[in-house]
Amino acid sequence: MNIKQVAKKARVSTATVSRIINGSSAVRPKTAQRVRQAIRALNYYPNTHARTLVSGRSRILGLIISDISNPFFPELVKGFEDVALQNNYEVILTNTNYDSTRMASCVQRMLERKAEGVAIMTSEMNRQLIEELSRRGVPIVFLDVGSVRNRISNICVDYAQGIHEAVDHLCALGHRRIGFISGPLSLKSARTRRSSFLECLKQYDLAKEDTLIVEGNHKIDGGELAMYRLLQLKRAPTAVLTSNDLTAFGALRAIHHARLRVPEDISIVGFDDIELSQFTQPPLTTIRLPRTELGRIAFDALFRILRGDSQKGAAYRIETHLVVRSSTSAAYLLPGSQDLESAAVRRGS
Amino acid sequence: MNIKQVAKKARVSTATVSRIINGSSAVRPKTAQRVRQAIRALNYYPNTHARTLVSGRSRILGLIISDISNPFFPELVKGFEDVALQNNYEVILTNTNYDSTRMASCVQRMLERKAEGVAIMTSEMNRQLIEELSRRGVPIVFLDVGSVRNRISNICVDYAQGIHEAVDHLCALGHRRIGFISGPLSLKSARTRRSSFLECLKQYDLAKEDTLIVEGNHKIDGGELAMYRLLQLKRAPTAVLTSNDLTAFGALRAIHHARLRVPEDISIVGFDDIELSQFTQPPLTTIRLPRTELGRIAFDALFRILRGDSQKGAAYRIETHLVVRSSTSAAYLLPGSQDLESAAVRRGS
DNA sequence: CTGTTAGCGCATTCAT
DNA sequence: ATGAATGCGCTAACAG
Repeated sequence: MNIKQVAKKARVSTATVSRIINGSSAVRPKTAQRVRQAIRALNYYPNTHARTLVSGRSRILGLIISDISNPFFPELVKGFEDVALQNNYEVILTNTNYDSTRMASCVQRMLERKAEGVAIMTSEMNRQLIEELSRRGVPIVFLDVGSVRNRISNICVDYAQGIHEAVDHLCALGHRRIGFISGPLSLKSARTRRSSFLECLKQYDLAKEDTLIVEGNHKIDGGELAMYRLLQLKRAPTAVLTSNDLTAFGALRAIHHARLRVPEDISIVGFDDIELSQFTQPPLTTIRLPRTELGRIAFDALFRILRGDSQKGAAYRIETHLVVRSSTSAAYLLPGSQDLESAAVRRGS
Repeated sequence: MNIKQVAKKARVSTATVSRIINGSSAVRPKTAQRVRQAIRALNYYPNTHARTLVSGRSRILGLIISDISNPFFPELVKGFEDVALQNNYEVILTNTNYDSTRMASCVQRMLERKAEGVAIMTSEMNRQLIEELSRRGVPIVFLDVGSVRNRISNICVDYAQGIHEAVDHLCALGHRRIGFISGPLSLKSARTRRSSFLECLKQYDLAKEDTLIVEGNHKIDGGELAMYRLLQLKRAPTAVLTSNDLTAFGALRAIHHARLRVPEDISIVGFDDIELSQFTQPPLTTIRLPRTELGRIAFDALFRILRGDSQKGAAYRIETHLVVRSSTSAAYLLPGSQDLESAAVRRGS
């Protein structure tokens, strides 16, 4: 079941069979017909490894993420794979598990498998190996981190836009004490979200009470813990923005445990808009980061270079926007019961 | 940066370099030393495609799933990949999107990339291509569907065990009207869960009211719809088992919308124990299906054949067990308010 | 339009 | 213990 057998059966040379398969040059219709029949009859398909070896083109793209069980990634992966497949690329997916040692092995594997391009959608880094990729001319696209260079592109998420919309929304609702649960501050993207938030606060002249910012870990438990801390403040926030949806889920949980209600007592805004945030109790107002599109853009960034449109990487931008659901409402603590504790007492809990 | 350059630098033949890399036969320590130095100095690593071509071994395993954004799969994928990586296999992950046409393309890609084994963790099928795999001697492992044959293994989930435990639990709590929201009945695994449930009902002599079974779709919206239907019954169930956790999430949502409470008014049991089910309101009692382990077993099933331990496929079993959290409690509707409507009214809603 | 030829990078004989 | 030679399946360059 190789190209020789097909050639023999179709009474042509292997070169002609190759031409048919690749459409690389014109073949007489009659001959082509015969070859195609032989291919079908023998159920032949080419050996990709041999093709790669001789052509130098693997038709493989690498996609490096942190952890597929983090709900941020599946849609990104899908977006990337779908469009890669449509363009006849196979994708090798690797997880760093947030570990830079493992990141190194991910890149190494890309090198070994001769990936033609690599999308690095995580913040773990290994300068040396990435240099190695770059040196071999492999196009790379980063998310948020990374500078645009030769064959290196970057997708920049506009966190500020969505956060701006969220703070606008909250202020319009009358909130003045707005808290923020950040992600791990070791992450650049988490720091960006946090400083965007601070920026907004300044614009509304709300920037005095900086104790309303607590660090979480982008997971549910971290959000819960952080929210507990916020609730213990003498003057707790009436609304809280979170650095991602899982954090918001945790915050929701803490608030329920404290026998307070969302949004009546506290408004909550998430970030990312993962699918499940439509289904929390109450449905979560959140900032949508279109992850399927993110995946598509990552592919496009690579593909543009691979097609040879340009040698230079490009800077891509992806917008974020507020999606209003039911976890936010007007701040209406009654005068005389300004604090959350009495709100809970009022409700007899 | 190929084997020749290494050979030249180490002043040996390519064969010797190959021997070092593969440990295929003894080499004089001194020579070996020199070769290793050359390898390091040149930052050399072998071309996997060339190796595959000449050795016939790709060190690639295929993993076919339905949809990575279905929360059932990420952990399975992780389990499979982790152990595959440990054994120096790369994995090609493909999504069928629940579409059998696409399933065909998945298998085709496995064939083209010369996967040494394929784990088919979905129920879409393409007999012909799978025959093709089988004919080429590629080991296969199925989940639930598929019979054990030469080089074909099967992992059988013991749905009955977990469901049994759940019904026991509910009955011990005093429930007598137990409902069930199934998955799409076109799925064999969904039918299995449903019939296990019916079996249990019989054992408890509760099998008369078969209207307490409604079909869902294994997604949140389906669970919600199904639960609404259950709630409209004159004699609604006091407890409901669901075919998976997303269905349970939907049921929770419907119950909240109806201003009823879980577990006071209705107990809910999920299936799968996806991570988020710990964080629902209230935390979901569910039947745990250990998906990381499932992934590991799938790899082992393939690996056992690849190692040549045996030519025959094997039947694997994976257990499911109840995890009690807070969405189940004793059935304690007051006498005189036997129905849910009055329960809601009682609470002033 | 089609066939012949020469490798792609490597593992594996078969010699020595 | 090591080297020379062969070919895995295919594409590309060159001839015709």
